[in-house]
Amino acid sequence: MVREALASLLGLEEDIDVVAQVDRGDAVLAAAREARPDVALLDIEMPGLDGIQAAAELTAELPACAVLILTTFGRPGFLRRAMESGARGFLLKDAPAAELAVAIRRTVAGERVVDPNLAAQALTEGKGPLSWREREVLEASAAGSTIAEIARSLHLSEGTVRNHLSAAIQKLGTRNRFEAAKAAEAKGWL
Amino acid sequence: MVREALASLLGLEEDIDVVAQVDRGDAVLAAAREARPDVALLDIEMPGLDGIQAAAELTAELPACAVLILTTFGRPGFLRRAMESGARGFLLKDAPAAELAVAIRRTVAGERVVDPNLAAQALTEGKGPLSWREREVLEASAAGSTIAEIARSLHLSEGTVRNHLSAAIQKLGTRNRFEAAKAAEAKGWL
DNA sequence: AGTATTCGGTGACATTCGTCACGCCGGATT
DNA sequence: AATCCGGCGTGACGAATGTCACCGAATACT
Repeated sequence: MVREALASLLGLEEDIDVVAQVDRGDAVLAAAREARPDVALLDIEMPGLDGIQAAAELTAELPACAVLILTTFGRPGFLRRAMESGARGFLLKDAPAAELAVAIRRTVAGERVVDPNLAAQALTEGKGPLSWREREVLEASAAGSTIAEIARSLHLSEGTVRNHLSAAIQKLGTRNRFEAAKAAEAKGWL
Repeated sequence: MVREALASLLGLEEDIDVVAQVDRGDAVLAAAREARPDVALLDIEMPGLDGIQAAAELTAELPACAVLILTTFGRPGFLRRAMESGARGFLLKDAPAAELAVAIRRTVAGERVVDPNLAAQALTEGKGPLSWREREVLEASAAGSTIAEIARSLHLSEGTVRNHLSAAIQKLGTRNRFEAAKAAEAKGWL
């Protein structure tokens, strides 16, 4: 519904045509090949394939198509990953609606459009202090798995898993792994 | 942005006028007193006051104003609580956009508008098997609190808290309280 | 009345979890 | 080359957690 509403809103603009809409990340590339848009407007949370991966596919195959991410959550990690995937802009859904058309025009013109507030936050927080293994175990913890399960799924000893978790917990200043997982997710470090 | 997009979409309809928009739950009542709408279209997740509480306020003070909830997550508990708060309709954001105007018209006409699929699910799952204390401790667990903290905040013994949690864990078929909290939240039993 | 069931509450016990001290390895610093 | 890291891995130990058996009170069933 949101997508349709935004599409018809954009359709009212003189200089913007909505040439395709899809509801799944893994349908983006095919639709873009067909419709050859100047800009692709992508959400991050989508079934099938997330918007960041879809952006990577798009820029790899159709470099002429700029990617503008429009998403609900302004987590710094999202912004960073989106930019690494080749997105040209990053806009939050709680921006005023008038921003959207403006952002699209600027994206087509080759500018990079990013909420400056969010960009500053992403830069200060950096890539996060977690090592690779720590991210892995935290991600598994977030699902509610027990330590033994995590150990098996990663082919590690239980003690090792506890150790990585302990490190992550201390780095994030939390009391247990679930709180740590929540904190990491909130900062986009997952 | 989403609200503005939906508003301008609805403004295109001949028989619908958007008379007010607010971005906070605790601003709903005042705006409604001012604008006297026939229908209030509310999201559930809002800053200040959630849409269900706002619906309760509205129906208490302005019974002439029907409430239609429009939300992202179709958790059965949400539907149940919305109906208990006096909402006349409950619509999901992933319904087609054309549904929205139709739903509004039917709501004004006095009908109750509910996704039948979702209604069936809410009926089968019922109110959930959790007792009140169990809900309380689960809710506290979801935030990542330790058991001692929960015990203090509820003025209970730690053993008691463990016991309620254990009951909830078994009822939900999970291995620890965090998994249980996630499961309960997913089913809208929180 | 009597009884059965459910919920809230407590403490004892075994398991799981988080922390610590330590060893190993590869890369950067000197 | 020697040294110093930082990440990865293991096991041991105390604390937090989940399970159990049990009790009292309120409610429903006969």
